[in-house]
Amino acid sequence: MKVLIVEDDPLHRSYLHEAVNAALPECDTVIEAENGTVGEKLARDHKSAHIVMDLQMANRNGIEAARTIWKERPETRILFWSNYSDEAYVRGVSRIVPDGAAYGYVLKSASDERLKLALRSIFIESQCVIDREVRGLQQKSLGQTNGFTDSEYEILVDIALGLTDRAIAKRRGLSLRSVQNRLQQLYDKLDVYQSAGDDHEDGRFNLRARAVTVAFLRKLLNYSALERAEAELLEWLEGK
Amino acid sequence: MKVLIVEDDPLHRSYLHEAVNAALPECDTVIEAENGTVGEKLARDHKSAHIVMDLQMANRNGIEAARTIWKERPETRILFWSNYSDEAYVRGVSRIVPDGAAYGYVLKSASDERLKLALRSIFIESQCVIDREVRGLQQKSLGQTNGFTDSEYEILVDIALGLTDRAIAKRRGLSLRSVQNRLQQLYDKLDVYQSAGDDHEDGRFNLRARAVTVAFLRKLLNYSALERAEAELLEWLEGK
DNA sequence: CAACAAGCTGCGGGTTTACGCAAGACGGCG
DNA sequence: CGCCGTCTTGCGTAAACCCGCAGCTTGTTG
Repeated sequence: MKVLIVEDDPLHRSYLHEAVNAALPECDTVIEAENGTVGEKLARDHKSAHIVMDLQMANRNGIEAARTIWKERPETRILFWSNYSDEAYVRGVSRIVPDGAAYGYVLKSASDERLKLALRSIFIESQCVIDREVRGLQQKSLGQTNGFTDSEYEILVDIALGLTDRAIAKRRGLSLRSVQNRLQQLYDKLDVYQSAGDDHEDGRFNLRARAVTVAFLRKLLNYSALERAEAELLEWLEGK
Repeated sequence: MKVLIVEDDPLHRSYLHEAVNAALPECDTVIEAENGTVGEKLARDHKSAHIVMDLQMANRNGIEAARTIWKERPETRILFWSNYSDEAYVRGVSRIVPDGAAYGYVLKSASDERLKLALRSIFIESQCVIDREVRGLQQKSLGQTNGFTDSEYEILVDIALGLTDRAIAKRRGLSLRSVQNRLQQLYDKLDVYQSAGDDHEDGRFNLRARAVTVAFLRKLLNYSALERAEAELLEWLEGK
C-alpha cells in the first residue's frame, strides 16, 4: 500500500509522514509532493490510490489537484487536511467529489488520534470522515436554512469578479432583470441593508461592493475561490 | 534573556522553540502563546523585550498584537515570521513599526540558518532584518514606481469596504469629485480598463468591483487587511 | 516672479444600478 | 383542473457611478 502526501509546509509534511507510518503499518511506501502540480504528476505515475492533500498551497491548490486526479481515477481516496473550514473550501470540495467516492476532511487543529483514525477509516475501511465542524457547514450550505443556493452563490462570484449586470446576463443566459433579481435576493441574505441603513441616509453602502466584502468576511469567499473563478472567467472569455 | 513566541500552529511553535534555543544560548526562558490575545497579555506580564510573532492567526492577528505591544513599549524587538509576503501584510507591518525600532520579517520558507541568523541579528545586535523578497515589495510600495500612494491605497480600502463615493468623501474630508478622481487614478494603476476593453463594449467590467478583485488577486489586499479596515470603519461609524 | 505640475472642486451628461410594479411561465398539490 | 408559490422578464424611475472640461489653490523650480 502506497500513500501520497501533498503538502507544501515541510514541517507539516514530515508530521504527516510520521502519522501515516504510525497509523498504517500496512503502508510500505510514502511519497511526498510539495505542491499541487507535483502531486498530480506523482499520483499519475504511481497510480497511488491513497492521498493526503493540503488545501491551501501556493503553486496549485488542493482542490484543483484533487479535481484532475479524480477526473482520471475517480476511485482514488483523498483525505483533505486543512487549516480552515471556510465555507468557500467546503463548497469547493463537495463540488468535485465523485459519486460514491471515499474521502475525508480533517482540520489541522485535530488531535493526532483523530487524524490517525481518519487515515484508517478512509484508506482501509473506505468510509467518509468529515470533521464535525466542516460537516456543520456542509449541512447549512447544501440545505436551505440560512444557506446559499447555487444560483445565489453563482451570482455572488460573478459580481466579485467585477462583471456588470449585462455581462452576467450574457454569461448565465438570463435577462438583465433576472440578474438584478438575484442580486437583490443576495443582498437580502447577506444583510447588506441594515448595516447600511442606520438612521439617516447619510452613509449608505454601495450594495454591490459591500456584498462581496461581507461574503469575504463571512468566509463564503476566499482567495482560492476567487482565483478559481477568475480562471473560469478567462476561459469563458476565450470562447467569446 | 527571555523570548516570547506567538504562533498558533503547534508544529511551528515547537520548531521555533528549538530554533530559539539553538540560536540563542543566552536565552534562559522561552514563553509560548497560541494567539494574539494571549501574546499581548504575556508580553505585558513578562515585560519581555524579544518576541517572535506569526502574522496570520485566527484569534487576533500578529499585526494587531504587535501594534498594542509596541504602543506600550516601543523598544520591544519583534521578529515577524510569516508564510506570505503579501503586499497587504508588508504594508500593514511597516505602518505600525515605531521610529528606530529593531524588527525583522522572515518568511517561513527560509532556511533554518537564515532564521537563526535573523534571531541573533535582531535580538542581540538590534539590527533590522528584512527578507529580501519582502524588502523588494517594501521598496516598490513605499517608493513610487508602479507602487501605490497612501491615498490610493486608502481609497482602495474604502471601496473594498463597500462605501459609496459620498460616504468616502465625508470620511476623508474631500469633495465628491475628488473621490472620483482618486478612483479613476486607482482604476488606471490597477489596469482595470484593458482587461475589460477587449474589442466590443460587450462585456465591460464593473470598474469598482473589478478593482477590488484585481487588488485581491495581486495581494494588495487580503483577509486580515479587510478585517482591520472593517474594524476601523465601525469605529468611525460610532463616532458618527 | 513667472511658469509649471499636481491636486481639489463644480458642472454637465451618458451609463449603470437598484428596485417597485405587473404580466407571463413552470411545477406541484389538493 | 384551478390555485399558489417560485422564477423570469419588461417597463420605468431615481439614485449612483464614470468621466471630460475648466477654473482654483498649492508647492516647486528656473
